[in-house]
Amino acid sequence: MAKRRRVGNLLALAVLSTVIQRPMHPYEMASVLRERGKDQDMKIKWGSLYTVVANLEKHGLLAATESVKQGGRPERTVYEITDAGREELKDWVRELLGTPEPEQPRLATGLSVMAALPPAEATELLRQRLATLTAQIEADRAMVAEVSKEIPRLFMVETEYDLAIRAAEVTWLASLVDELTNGTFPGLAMWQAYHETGYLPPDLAELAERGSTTE
Amino acid sequence: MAKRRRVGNLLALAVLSTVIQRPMHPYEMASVLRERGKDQDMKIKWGSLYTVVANLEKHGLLAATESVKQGGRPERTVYEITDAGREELKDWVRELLGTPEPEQPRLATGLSVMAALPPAEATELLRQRLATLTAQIEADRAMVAEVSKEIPRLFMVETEYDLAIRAAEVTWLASLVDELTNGTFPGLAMWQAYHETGYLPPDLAELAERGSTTE
DNA sequence: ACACGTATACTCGTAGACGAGTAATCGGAA
DNA sequence: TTCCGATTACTCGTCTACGAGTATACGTGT
Repeated sequence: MAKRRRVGNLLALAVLSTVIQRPMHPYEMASVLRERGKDQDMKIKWGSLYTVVANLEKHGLLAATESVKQGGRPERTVYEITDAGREELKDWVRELLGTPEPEQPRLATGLSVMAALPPAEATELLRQRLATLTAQIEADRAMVAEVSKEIPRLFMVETEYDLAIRAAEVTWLASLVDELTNGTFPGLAMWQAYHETGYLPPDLAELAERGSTTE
Repeated sequence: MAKRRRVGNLLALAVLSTVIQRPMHPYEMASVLRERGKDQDMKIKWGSLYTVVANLEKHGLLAATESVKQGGRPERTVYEITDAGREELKDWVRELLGTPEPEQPRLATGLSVMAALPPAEATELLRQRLATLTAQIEADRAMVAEVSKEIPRLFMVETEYDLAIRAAEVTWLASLVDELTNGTFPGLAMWQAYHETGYLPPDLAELAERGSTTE
């Protein structure tokens, strides 16, 4: 599914959701985003911001209203959202909420090539990650508790979600580390052997070869 | 932290982890990746593949060994991994496993602009997502059970992880949908009112304005 | 024997992402 | 008063990602 957006960068979504409040010039959008704490989960990249705004205008989702030349120097163009822009915003949110897309979290990628490291080292790294993650979650939970006295829950849902997911990662990780530590992880011996001898047991080597029949 | 990689595309990691087995030409790498089921979580993009391989060579992580001109036509260059490449692979895996980086899952983004839709619609979409997701997980679990008869667990860890995370999403989503459905979600009334009248309650409007003090 | 679909093996142009750099303003400290 | 560093507000060029297109070989039904 996942329709191709005319402007695909997620920063564009943030921009749209910001200018829907009132017309703004690009730098102000960035400020508002920052103020809303969006810069946390979405580092604002200056190059992208201006490109994205320009593209949104090109596709009729934003329109330039006025060029204010106030005190300071460079003309600042103020943009407002168009009807098409409002529609795009809604449609995009619909897609994001309604249809799960395959994601590719960095840990998944890491795990998929974990065998490149010897088991002991991999285990140690995962243990480290577990510790860091736990601490971070703790801190973030405290932060949320603090902030949620002022900000209504509706504007914190994504943080809640994030916390829930990370908590799940912790649980899963803890059990994996456990298996690795007490040796119950199946195939540990083979993994170890591979790093000592440099070879896989023949039956596995064959498996790893699959797909190489071409040529 | 997150050191800048000379070749940053995650496809490069997949390539490195593939050529470490034996020298290959690009198309073969893609085949092996596909055979290993990597194309599932990582659509192979042809343009990127060749660019990435070229870049890896440029940075000395891969080296061209021979140009076979066999039967068919275009010269196929076979690449082998270098020592630097092996080091980079390990280092990269270390980083991916050891240090949690802030991610930005699409649902989180969606949730952060959820207020753009009226609550009823948002709820319905989330309900939909929940259904799709549940079904997908069910199917994938069955698939894993099947495949894991042949493939050792070590090569399925990332799928397991993925399943665990998605399961957590289901749990969290279910409880959110619940709150939205039976009206216990705090701020629902205000959210609804905003979509009926087009205005936020004044105290919230003020909150939403924060950061606009510039100018 | 030949036509046609399918798999192989790429190439190239373009749109986009990004970061480092720039330049003006403002508020203090010296 | 002027000098300095921080903040504001952007610009520009590079590097990257990608998808659509291309062209040949291979098999196989008629």
